[in-house]
Amino acid sequence: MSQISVVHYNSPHNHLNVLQNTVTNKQSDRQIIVLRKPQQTYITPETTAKDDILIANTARKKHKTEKDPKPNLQPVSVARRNARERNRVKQVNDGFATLRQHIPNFIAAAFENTSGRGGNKKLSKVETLRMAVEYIRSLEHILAMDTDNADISESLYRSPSSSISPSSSQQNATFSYILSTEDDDDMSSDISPPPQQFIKLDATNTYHLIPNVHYENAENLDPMSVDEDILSDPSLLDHNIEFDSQELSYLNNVHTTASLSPGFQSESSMSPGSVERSTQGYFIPVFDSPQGRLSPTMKVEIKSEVDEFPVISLKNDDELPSEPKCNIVDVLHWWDQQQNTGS
DNA sequence: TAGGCCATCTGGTCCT
DNA sequence: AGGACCAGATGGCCTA
Repeated sequence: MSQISVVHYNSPHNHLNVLQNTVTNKQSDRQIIVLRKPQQTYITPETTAKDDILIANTARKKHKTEKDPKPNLQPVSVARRNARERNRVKQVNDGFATLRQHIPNFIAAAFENTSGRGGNKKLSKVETLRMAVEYIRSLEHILAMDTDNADISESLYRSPSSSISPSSSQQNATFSYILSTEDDDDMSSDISPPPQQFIKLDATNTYHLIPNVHYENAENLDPMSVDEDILSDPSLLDHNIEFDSQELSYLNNVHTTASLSPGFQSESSMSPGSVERSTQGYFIPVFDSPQGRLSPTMKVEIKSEVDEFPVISLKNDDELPSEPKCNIVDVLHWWDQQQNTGS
């Protein structure tokens, strides 16, 4: 033991040995004085080198606000140990900060909607760990589909600069390729404008283009705040779906019966680029970011009658557009150019 | 004002 | 002996 605790009742007449932590207990009106046994060499302004003074100056935060201007006298070894501990904790915090950056905005936003904490609050350490676990689970969910569904073996979310080909070991791979204008791969970054998505057919080099849609009133369609009962009534939702005039013209021309409706997000399905299968076909979340943060999330239903969708057949993955395409018209123009140059 | 979160200090343990 | 790591105690700050 290097400390002795002394309960001192209302007569602080001898403070000569008080080195640290004088605490007043208001309820019992007594002072608790902590004395320290004499130890080794203590840092004083007269005897310490510059580095040691720096160590001494990094002492406890509370001393900054203490009225007592007395320097925090510590043995050199204790000061160094405290400094090491501070550095260690800083490394832990840096790790948390890095982990925090890798949690996608939509997961953090989902947390903000349910935590009761302020919207601008960063995730706490505990929350960061929980969100990271949740995110990892969602990724594992995607991977699990590899084994659960032989025809949906991989789902990837990647930037245009990344490699396009799925793992060569994957047979009959179906995956969504998202053309995003984001240069980095930080998934916490906002995704704007909406990425264009393709889905690759099994064991082919055929990609199906998935049209983008836009919501007029995106704020009211936050996927975490939409009532499932409302979603069950399409009439309440259709007016929120607005096609670009060119897109609408295109969709009319191809007589598509694409069903576009906002999807309700469960925690297990909040993964960009993930592919879900239903009795009607595949669902792929399409992420829109009209106001700098991720919302709303829509699921685009791909009917089994694939001929109703534009089919872009590529001989190999390298033929995907090198530049991001932000809307269906650009993609079609690009495709037309490909056709013309190829013929 | 209570509770949550955090930084800091510190004692203890294990390892090199 | 010293470094890394952990856990408990403590006090500051902030918010409901």
